[in-house]
Amino acid sequence: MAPSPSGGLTIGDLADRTGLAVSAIRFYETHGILHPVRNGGGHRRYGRADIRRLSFVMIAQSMGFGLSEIAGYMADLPAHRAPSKADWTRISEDFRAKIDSRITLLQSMRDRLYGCIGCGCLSLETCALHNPLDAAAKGGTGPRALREV
Amino acid sequence: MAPSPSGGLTIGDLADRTGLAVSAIRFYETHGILHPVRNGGGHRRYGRADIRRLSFVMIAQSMGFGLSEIAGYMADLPAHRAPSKADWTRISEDFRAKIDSRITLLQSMRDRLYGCIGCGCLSLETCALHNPLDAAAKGGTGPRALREV
DNA sequence: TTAATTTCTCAAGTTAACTTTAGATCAAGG
DNA sequence: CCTTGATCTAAAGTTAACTTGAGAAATTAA
Repeated sequence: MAPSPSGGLTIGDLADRTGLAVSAIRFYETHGILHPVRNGGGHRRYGRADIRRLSFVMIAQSMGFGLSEIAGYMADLPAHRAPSKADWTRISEDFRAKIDSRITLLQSMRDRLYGCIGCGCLSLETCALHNPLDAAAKGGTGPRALREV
Repeated sequence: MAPSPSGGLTIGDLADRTGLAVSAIRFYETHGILHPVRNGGGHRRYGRADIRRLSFVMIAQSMGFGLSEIAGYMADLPAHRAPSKADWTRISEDFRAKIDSRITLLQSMRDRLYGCIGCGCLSLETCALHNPLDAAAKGGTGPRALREV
């Protein structure tokens, strides 16, 4: 429970701090989100900055971003050094813009829905909701979600 | 292309009208979202109201609702008669509330993120983002998304 | 030192939301 | 009537994001 003096955090420590499962943390590593070092016995050792990385992942996920997209943002952070305030600010620029457009889209859909559902006109052909749906209608195989927006 | 006089729409017609794949429409049926009747040869026949049903499904999905949740709303609509304005209004009550709380949550997270990422304090332990994350942190197996909010 | 935890790797299972494929049947136009 | 295209069913494949399980090695606590 007491973090090793200079050895960094174990995967269990990190799980406790973030609330994530150990298996999830390993999984994220395979997706390039974390890059822990190994100790003599081959066990992963993390730095404090990794708690922030995972926080960012959880926040971004809850906002509808996919792991691969998130991994893209993480790639702009230094892999083994604690990211500076400037690092976080830099990657948050683009992220912020995407969040805003996502919220805006949701709001406009809600507003249109309010006017549309009530009048019973809900139809792809005539309803004001038609256009935003066009964009959401295409995709390949696999699960769909806000990710596609 | 010309809808049968009184026989209703074929699955292909419905696919053309909604932009959905035929396979998706069949899939939705297995999840209780549509209840088409069958003609003599065993082919599905749909009513005009089913276009609206599917519109609702697409809108709800793009807002982050899962199919089973959506199926719950659909269950409150008459299966074989065209839903009235009152029907749509009724089911939209609860839906509307959930949309609002979802948007509110996203907004508050965005606002906190603005203040938090910039200052570099992004940490589950001290950051103002902590609490909303608690709610998003738990779940079982399978894909995670906004659904859980 | 020994027992109890943790961690390791790798493969396989799970859920959601569909798609793809295969072989058969139905429907519509000429 | 016959050919072309649309549908049918059932089973298996796909992607995302993880979890679960098995067997082995490393750490930690007593």
